[in-house]
Formats: sequence, structure tokens, C-alpha cells
Amino acid sequence: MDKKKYYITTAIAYTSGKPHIGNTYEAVLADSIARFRRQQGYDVFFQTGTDEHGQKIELKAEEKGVTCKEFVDQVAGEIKNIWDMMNTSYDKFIRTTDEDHERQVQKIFRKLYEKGDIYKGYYEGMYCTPCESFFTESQLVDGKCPDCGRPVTPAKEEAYFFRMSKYAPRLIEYINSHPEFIQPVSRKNEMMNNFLLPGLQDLCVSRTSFKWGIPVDFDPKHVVYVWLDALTNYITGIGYDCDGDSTEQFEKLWPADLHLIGKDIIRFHTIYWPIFLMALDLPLPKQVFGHPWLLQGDGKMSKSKGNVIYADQLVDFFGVDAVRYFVLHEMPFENDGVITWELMVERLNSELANTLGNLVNRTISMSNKYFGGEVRSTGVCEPVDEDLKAVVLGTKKKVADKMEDLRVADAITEIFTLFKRCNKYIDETMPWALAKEEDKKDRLAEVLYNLVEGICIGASLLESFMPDTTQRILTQLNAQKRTYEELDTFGLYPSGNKVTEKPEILFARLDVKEIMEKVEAMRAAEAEEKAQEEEHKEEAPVIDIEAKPEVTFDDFMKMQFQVGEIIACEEVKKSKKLLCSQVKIGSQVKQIVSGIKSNYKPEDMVGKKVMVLVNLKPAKLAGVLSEGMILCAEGEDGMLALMTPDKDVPAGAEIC
RNA sequence: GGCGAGAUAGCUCAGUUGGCUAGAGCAUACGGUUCAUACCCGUAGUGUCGAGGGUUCGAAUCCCCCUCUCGCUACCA
Repeated sequence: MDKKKYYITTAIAYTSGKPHIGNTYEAVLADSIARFRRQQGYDVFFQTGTDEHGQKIELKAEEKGVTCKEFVDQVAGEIKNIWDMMNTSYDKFIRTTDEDHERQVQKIFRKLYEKGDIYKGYYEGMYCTPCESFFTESQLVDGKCPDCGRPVTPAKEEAYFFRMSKYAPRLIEYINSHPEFIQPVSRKNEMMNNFLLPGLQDLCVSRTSFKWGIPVDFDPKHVVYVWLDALTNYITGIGYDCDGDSTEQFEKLWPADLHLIGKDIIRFHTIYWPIFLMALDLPLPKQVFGHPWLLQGDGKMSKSKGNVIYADQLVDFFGVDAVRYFVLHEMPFENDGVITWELMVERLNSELANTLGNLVNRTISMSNKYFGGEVRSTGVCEPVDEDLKAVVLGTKKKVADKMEDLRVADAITEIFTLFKRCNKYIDETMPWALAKEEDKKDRLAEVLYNLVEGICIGASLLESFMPDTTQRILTQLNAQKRTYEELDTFGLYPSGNKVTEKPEILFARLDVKEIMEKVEAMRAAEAEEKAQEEEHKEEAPVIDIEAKPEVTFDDFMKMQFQVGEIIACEEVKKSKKLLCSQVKIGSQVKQIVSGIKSNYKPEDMVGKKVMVLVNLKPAKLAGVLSEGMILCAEGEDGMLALMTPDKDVPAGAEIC
């Protein structure tokens, strides 16, 4: 009998550093879906891995004084360890530095080039420096940048471009006729309205500014642009060959059933990736789900904020399954979820310890107390049993329906509804009261049997989400895991079977205060370690940006920089980011608009002396005239710092 | 600026095509129970359903307008 295949992937993790719990969440989410499909009888292939090329890694490796390969080997190993620790059941862990992947990417690049979808273009006359973008002749508007309308700068670099526009109509048609393709659906409109309908621009698919990438084999000074390299992992990982020599595995698995990705890279997966596939004459993936982010209490996690939570830390405190439970259950379908240590403790106590752990514990205790651990079905039923059985047996379909829509959190809620129903059943039947009456022994036995049976079914359903816990419960009950088909039948627990004598606590209740004290201690230790490292390095963190083409001294001298004094400043009403300043430069006053509202308030600007590019061609921004540019340094996370003179100099002083 | 989503209990959110006294979970209070990890079960709540106007026998739901929040995008000289 042929099992239906199910091919699921995560995005491949970028090997620039250790992934935090938000990144880890994606692997766990994919794992829960993969496990559930397996349980349902699908022939599942679950692929994840690492994306290991790019300039950022080149720079990080250099900083550490190791080769790029050494660096990514180390980080990829770390990522794999975390995925393993979280019990993710991937079938393949692909690395973009794998030889067969690299070779295949080169072949794909060559094939698309020969086909004419990739063509060689030049920066010259087509590079807009401020936009940091390349354009083809046909894209220019009156010979100027189509984005900002300014002249494009001559440059000598060459690059390869992909003809996106050629496939755009087909993609629009596909997206419209496959409403399930982009999930959640709200993302579909964003892609359509912002990219597809206004007209897709050709994409530059090679770089010459760094070396750490897959070289274009027929033009080795170019490396393949990182997205063409990364996205193709979904086909190379299962044996694609663009010369028609693909493996059987590929023929079986492709197209993928689900690409699970973060919402930040939806564009690449729903526009560029489908178009690459069209160019290769391959069918498109059935579904792309851009999941929301898991945020720390006070916003997005970032190293500079020092609020990063890592999976291994959480696991140290709470255990793997508690962490899996939390990220899977607390994550809404469409909105970002929040994780804090306090929330984690609260959920663990109320759901895992109280509802589930206590249920298993009290059931086993009673079985031991009243029947020496023997669980026997006597057939002494009462009407109250019917509802319990209905809930227990109805859960499978409810879970399956939720999983069909990728509503993993809701699926887990259904399973816990089952456990809560069991707790209620204990109150309804009051086994301790039955135990006091000799002639109710058979009824008591039946009640406990029903409970054990209900828990077995619930535990079996829980397997996709908390595999270890399922095993621990079943071991204590001395029971076998039910197959998916068996979940429709109540009463498969072998009558007369014995449960364990000494139930172990599944999830111990935790004290928030104690945990928070430990967390504080851990944070302090981390901070100290970081401080020591900094001292060792004696180097402030650095930022590297992509190099621009060389300019001549003459080019430089064309620009006039002067010190300007801000004498008035106000917000530009129609804009979210712009401030409009009146800047005194010598005896004249210029009006300059700058995108610095996120960092400076208008009143803070007044009186400051700043560095101004004076002879920039005036332009209108959000309808307001701007006659120059106030210069800023950009730090991490979009932080901006005005360039102010070291000593007091008069407004208008030349900067050279 | 363009497109889109949203505003419901203290908190997180459900509310199908307009219809019976607007719901769930957590937290709170009270009651019950003792098999169990001070646990479980029950009860009680409080809501101008963002503001205003309109359609209707009837609006959280449909229409208009306003305020605010968020996402994507453009702009950020």
C-alpha cells in the first residue's frame, strides 16, 4: 500500500551565531507538524539545515581569526545540537556548504544563464548609489533611477540579473488560483499589492564584493547571490538535478507540501522562489506558511538589548517538553507571541503540573491504593461515562482539524480539554467514596479503567507535541502508544494490566520567585562574562557594510560639506520618519528634511551644529522641499547619531 | 503617502451568513472535595463590544466618519 508523502521544510538557519528561542521555535513547530503527519500515516520527509554563505559570515570569521569553513562548521554544529536537544525529528539536515548542494547550485545558475533567464548586466550607468540598487537600461526612467529619480552613478562592476518580470504574470495567476498557497492569507495581499501588481524588478543574483559563496563556475569572480543559493536547498537536499538526473526521492517528494518560514522572509519564498522554480520548469510548493515571531516581553530579542533567551537555558530550567509546550501553545496563529520567564513558569504550573501531571499522578495513586495497581474493566457503566468517552474519542478529529489548518496551538488546547474532562470525571464519580462501599468495588474499578484509558488516548495524541512526556506517561501506565486508527476505539487498555507502583512527578511545580532569582543570577554571570570578553578584545563592536565602487578625488571634491546650525525644527506631518529643519549655513538658511524622527525630537535638534551636504540637488520629500542633507552615522538597530563638530566652529565652516 | 489588519472582562483572545440574558482560558473572590503535585470540581462576577452617526423590528456583526495601534511598502538628500 502506498503511503501518501508529505514533504515539509523549515527555513535554513543562518550560521552567523547561536540561534535564540525564536529561531528554535520554527524547528519545533515544523517538528510537531511532521510528527503529526507521520502519526496520520503519511510518508513524511522533514528537512531543515543551515545557510552558511555571505559576507556577514566572512567578516565574523575574520573577526574570530578562523577560516569561513571553520566558523560555519562550529556554528552549524551548535545549531544541529540545539535542534537535537529539542527533539526535532528531521530526516535531513542540509548545509549550503555541502558539496552536492554547491555543485547543483552552479549547474542551476548555468542552466538559467543558458536559458536566458539570467543575463549579465553592468553597474555602469545603472547603479544608484543612494538606493544601493542596480537597474537595467529598460528600467531607467528618463535615464534616471526609477526609485528616486536621480542620475545613476557610473560604475564598473558587472553583475548577473534574473529576469523576474518574465514570470510575474504566471505567478500572479498561480497565487490567485491557489488561495491556500500563502498563509496566513493577509500576507498574500501584501505581496500582491507591493510587489507583483506594481511590476517586479529584475533581481541581481551575483555578487563580486565578497568571496564566501558559491562561485559562478563560468565566471568565478562572481559568487551566487545568497538567496538563489539558500532557496534551492529545498530541491537539492532531496536530490534534484537540473540535467534531468534527479533521484527517485526527488521525484517522489517534490513539490513540497509545506515551507515553514518566518514572516520576515515571506517575500523570498512566495515571489522569488516560485519564479526560480518556474524557470526550472518545476512545480511550485503547495503552501508557504509565514509564522509570526516569538518576542521577549519588552520587544524583539536582540543581542544588543541583552534580552535574548536561548533554548538551552530554558531547557535547563524547565525541560525539553515544557519548552516545546510553551512555544507551540503560546504562539498565536497570526500575531506575534510573547515569552517571559514568568509566563513560562505560570504555564508550566497551571497546565503541565496541575492539569496533566496531577491527573496522571492521582489516577495511578488511586489504582495502587484501591487495587494494588491492577486496572480492570468490569463493565459496570453509568450514564456519566458516556460524556467522558465522547470527549475522549472526539478529540482526535478536533486535533486533526486544527492541524489541517496549521493551528498547532489550538490542537494542543483540544488535548488539554480531554485531560480537564478526565479531572472533572474524577469529581463526578468520587472514587474515594466508592472505595468505602464494598459493593461498589466493580464500579470503582470501571471508573479507574476509564481514566487510564482516557489518559492513554490523550497521551498518544500528545506525542507530536511532547514526545518524551507521552512516553513517560505510557511507561507509568504500562501501556502501548495507540496508533492513529486505534484512537477511535475506547477500551484497548488490557484489562487486568498493572500500572507502576511509584508514579514519578511529570512536571514539578515551580516557584516564580525562586526561578526569577536564578534567572537574575544567570543574567549577571552572562553580563560579567561579556564584560570580560570586551576587555580582552579591547575593541568596540564593529559594523561592516557592503563596499561601494571606488570614487575619484574629483568625485569627492564635487561635494560641498559645511557646518550648519539648526535654528528651528518640526515634524513633517504626513510622514512617520521625517523631521524638517531650518539650518543656518553661513548667512543663508536652508530647509532640510531628514529621516531621523525615530532618534531625535524636534526640540532636541534646535541649537545643534551638524555636518551638512550643502550642494545636493533639492528634492521634495513627502511634499516638503529639502535643500541638502544632514549627515548621520547609523548604528545597530537603526540607531542614528548626528555628526557634530569636535570643537565649536561657526555655522558655515567648510568641512574638508 | 499607498495597501492591509485590528480596537470585546484586570490580562490573552473567540464571536460563522446581523437574532434569544455577549463567550473561553488565565488571574481574583466564594463554595465543595480530599484520590492527588496546597491539587481538582463548581459558582460568581464586573463589559457604554474604541468614539460618533446611519440602515434595521433588531447591530459586536452591515454602511459613513473620526481616534488610536499594528503589519507590509514607499520615503528616510
